[in-house]
Amino acid sequence: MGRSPCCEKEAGLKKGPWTPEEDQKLLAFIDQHGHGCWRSLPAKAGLRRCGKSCRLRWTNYLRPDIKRGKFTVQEEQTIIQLHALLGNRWSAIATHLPKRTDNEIKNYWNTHLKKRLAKMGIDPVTHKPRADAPAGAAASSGGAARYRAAAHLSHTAQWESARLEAEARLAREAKLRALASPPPGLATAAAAASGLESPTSTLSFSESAQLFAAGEGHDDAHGAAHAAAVLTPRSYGEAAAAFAEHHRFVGDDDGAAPGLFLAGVLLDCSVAAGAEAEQRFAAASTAAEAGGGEQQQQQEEEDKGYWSSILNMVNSSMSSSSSSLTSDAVTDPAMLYLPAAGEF
DNA sequence: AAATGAACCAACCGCATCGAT
DNA sequence: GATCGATGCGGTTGGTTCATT
Repeated sequence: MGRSPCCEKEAGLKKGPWTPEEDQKLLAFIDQHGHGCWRSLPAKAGLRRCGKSCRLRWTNYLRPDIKRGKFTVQEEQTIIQLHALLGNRWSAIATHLPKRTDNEIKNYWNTHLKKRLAKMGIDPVTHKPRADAPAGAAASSGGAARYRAAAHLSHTAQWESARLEAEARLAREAKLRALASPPPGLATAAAAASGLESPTSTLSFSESAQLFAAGEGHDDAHGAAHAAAVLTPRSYGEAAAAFAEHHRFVGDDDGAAPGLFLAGVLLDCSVAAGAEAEQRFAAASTAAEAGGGEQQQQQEEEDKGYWSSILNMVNSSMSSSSSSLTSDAVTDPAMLYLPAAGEF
């Protein structure tokens, strides 16, 4: 892979904060022509900036659909939960926080949420209790060492299980969307023309439309097969079968709304983190074989609680457009990592 | 009011990835 | 399959603002 020449190295290009005049030029140009090719945009728009800088300014600041200001409690909870699920994949997280940019979320995480979790004795990276957590924190209830020992397997199992759930639901979503969407060409053109696709989205509306339209007219089984074929390596299918046997706790058999949103979240994981997941699954399988049955059972219970909390949160945010997470959602950040009450 | 440190956030940097050739 | 150009992404930096002494 050849690396692109760094456009910033070009002579005479301005760096640093944008002036209102520059903003105005960029806005006016994009309003009139769309951004098109970022590299050629600055010259066309009369800006002495590199295309990268223009794109960033537009994406993080000038876009009309950006919400600025304080994060709500609901948004905070969503970020924390999604971070537990996705890690530092800010663009994927931003996809599920309408009107917030990945940069803003990242900044907010680094300046607020990370510190807050750390204060509570939670490792902001793993979302588990820290080994050196102060007395009174969840980890101190007698099972910290054991918990740590199980943490890796637990995390792997959670990740993989949720991915399977996502794939199954994706197939159903395909059917629903295919019925509800306009023809793919029209949808794509409309979305492109309106300029409403989120630049931070890892799966844009038009891509989704095309993907889902491809499954039109198929039943769920075909849809699932199609989704799996498109989104996952073949080995995932084998992994899916094994894990479906191992982890069945969501219990949503006929595939109604719950989980749809999470499917979208996890879709990103499936595509982008495929290789990693494969490794994790292999590790999980090995560990599961080696581990005792009782401990494994206990772990499954923890998984249930863990994912139920996330599913509750995510689904409740989906079911009401105003993101009324407070009712069913996890309000205690400890729920992010806590096993079932009294486990340890 | 001035000095200092902490907090915040826009922007930069460089690597990863994708599509075209 | 290799290479190249363009864009996306996440980590980091540095300037500005706010709070405290």
